[in-house]
Amino acid sequence: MLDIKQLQVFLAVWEHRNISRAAQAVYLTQPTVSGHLKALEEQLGTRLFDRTSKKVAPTQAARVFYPYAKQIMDLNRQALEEMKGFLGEETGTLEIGASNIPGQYLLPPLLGRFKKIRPKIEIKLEISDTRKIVESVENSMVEIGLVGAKLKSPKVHFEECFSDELVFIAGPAHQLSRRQEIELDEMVAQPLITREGGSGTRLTIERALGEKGVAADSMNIVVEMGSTEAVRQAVKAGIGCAIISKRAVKDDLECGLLQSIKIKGVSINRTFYLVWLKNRTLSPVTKSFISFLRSSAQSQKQLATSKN
Amino acid sequence: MLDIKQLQVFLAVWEHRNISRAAQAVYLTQPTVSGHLKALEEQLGTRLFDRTSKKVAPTQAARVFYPYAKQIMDLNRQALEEMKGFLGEETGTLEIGASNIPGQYLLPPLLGRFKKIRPKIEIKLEISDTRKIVESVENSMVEIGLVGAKLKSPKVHFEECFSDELVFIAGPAHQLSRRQEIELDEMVAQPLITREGGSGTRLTIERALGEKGVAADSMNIVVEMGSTEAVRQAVKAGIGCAIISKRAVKDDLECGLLQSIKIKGVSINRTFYLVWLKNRTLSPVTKSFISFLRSSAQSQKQLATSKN
DNA sequence: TAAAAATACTCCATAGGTATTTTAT
DNA sequence: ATAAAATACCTATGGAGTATTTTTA
Repeated sequence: MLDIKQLQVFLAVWEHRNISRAAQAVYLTQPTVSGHLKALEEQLGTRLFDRTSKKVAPTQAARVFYPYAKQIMDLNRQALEEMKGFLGEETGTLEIGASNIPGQYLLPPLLGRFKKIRPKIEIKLEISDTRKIVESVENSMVEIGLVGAKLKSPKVHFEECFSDELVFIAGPAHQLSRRQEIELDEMVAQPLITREGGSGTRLTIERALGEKGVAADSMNIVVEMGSTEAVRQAVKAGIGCAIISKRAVKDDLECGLLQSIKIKGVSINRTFYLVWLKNRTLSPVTKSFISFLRSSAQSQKQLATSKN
Repeated sequence: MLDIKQLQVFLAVWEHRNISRAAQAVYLTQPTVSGHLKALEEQLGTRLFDRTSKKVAPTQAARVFYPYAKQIMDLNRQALEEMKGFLGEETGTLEIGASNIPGQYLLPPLLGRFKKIRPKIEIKLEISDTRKIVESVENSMVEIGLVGAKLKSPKVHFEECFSDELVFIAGPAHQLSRRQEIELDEMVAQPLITREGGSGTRLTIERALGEKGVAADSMNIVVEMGSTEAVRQAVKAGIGCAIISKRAVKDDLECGLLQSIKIKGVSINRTFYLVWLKNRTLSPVTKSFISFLRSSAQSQKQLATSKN
């Protein structure tokens, strides 16, 4: 087994053709350099330099050995530089999984901003349902997840992150679209488009209405859609109303393509959770992204409260 | 500065995904491996493996670091193997300088045989006059020289190696070509082709004849030639006789293209010397070639004495 | 004889070990 | 409860130093 220190000394002597000056160059004393050289020569079983008090001349063996020593020292330096860069969070891969709402509506703009701050990073985004994403986190397929529910899993850690408001919406041609506010009873009577039973959004709605004494089966559900996007399109097409993530319809509300109508005394909120494996060391980029998410969530919350 | 031992440990842990088994693989104890790993992680400023009692999982940092560690360890192994091969005399470059006669007539067949024994070696042969070759040895342009004279130079070491016999030759059409033997006086009377004054061959002839009481200017020199080859061709062309290295005309004598004629009571011998720098470590190939030359010289000498 | 390398020696850091505790499944 | 990693602690090798001697141009 070679010794990197000895290689460094070897290269210094090679370059300076002089042991004392080589010693200065590597911040050692002359006897120490002589010692290292001797040890290396003994290990290799051959003399590397012919030394007199006037000249230090490399032998053929040294010429054979040099390229290896050089390469190893270069790699040594490169490795340390790369690791420093990696820890400086300049580079690396952000592996993140997200359930549908965060993956489609919440993360894209955030990832865009993060990528502007750290242009060299790569992003791997997996979008699936909450259960699958948590599994991906458990199996280390992704480093972190951003999901819509807190599952029971002892291996992973959940942290509340963003909150999402669900709003009641109707198309511009709809009879209710001129109203600012309606009663809960009025809403329940409306033909409703929803996500399928079991989806995070659907569960959130049922729980919120349940708290107000409205049974799940008392809603007038006319269509169940497989995605939030499909629900949005259906509402725009005038098929009915829906309760949907405010983030998913933000643009439509601003342009007037959809109308949101407040339900008296009811606000449906949903929390998204950051998930990661308890015993896993997160890469610097990921840690950095988590801080970024926390501060984003914080500023969004402040924005929301100042609006009210 | 990285530590090769730590890299070895890192790679073992990477491969085994288990610290205790990695320890066995590198013949260390588990705490020692843990220690190395910890030290490496501290130096790099990041965790490399997430360890529990059931699993050892590499972090992203480890994945970044791995290729460097692998390459360095590979180079380490290659370097040691290469040096072993070099010392096993399998490889290397034989840098040899030779003056004209040894370079043209003595070395080529010897180098051919040596190359057959060690096919991987490279040969660098410089042919020039004795003075220049000795200078090349002094300046380390070549490791050894084979020259026709022992010059005064305190830095280099001369060792008698081959001896060369000079013979009196005549073309087949020459009047003397039928004679086995002639008197010295007869020879001196002949029109002679020689190398220029100052050449090693010329000096050898003059010294030998001088010992027999023949002055240098009493010879009947008709042409002076710049090379042994030119002298040989001139004799074959019938311009005159010559005294020439037996090695240079060996083939011609065997084919009858030239005749050698003994001069009664006179034998002109010349010694070639192996030269090398006193304080220089010779490469294994060169050392090996020196032994090869010595044994060749020895067997040639035995052959010569057994012939007489 | 002067400048550089080699040697002798001292000291302390640390690589490696053994014994034990902690941790996580 | 068990298997593996971490920790604590000890020892001895050897890396790095200072002081001195040897070498050679």
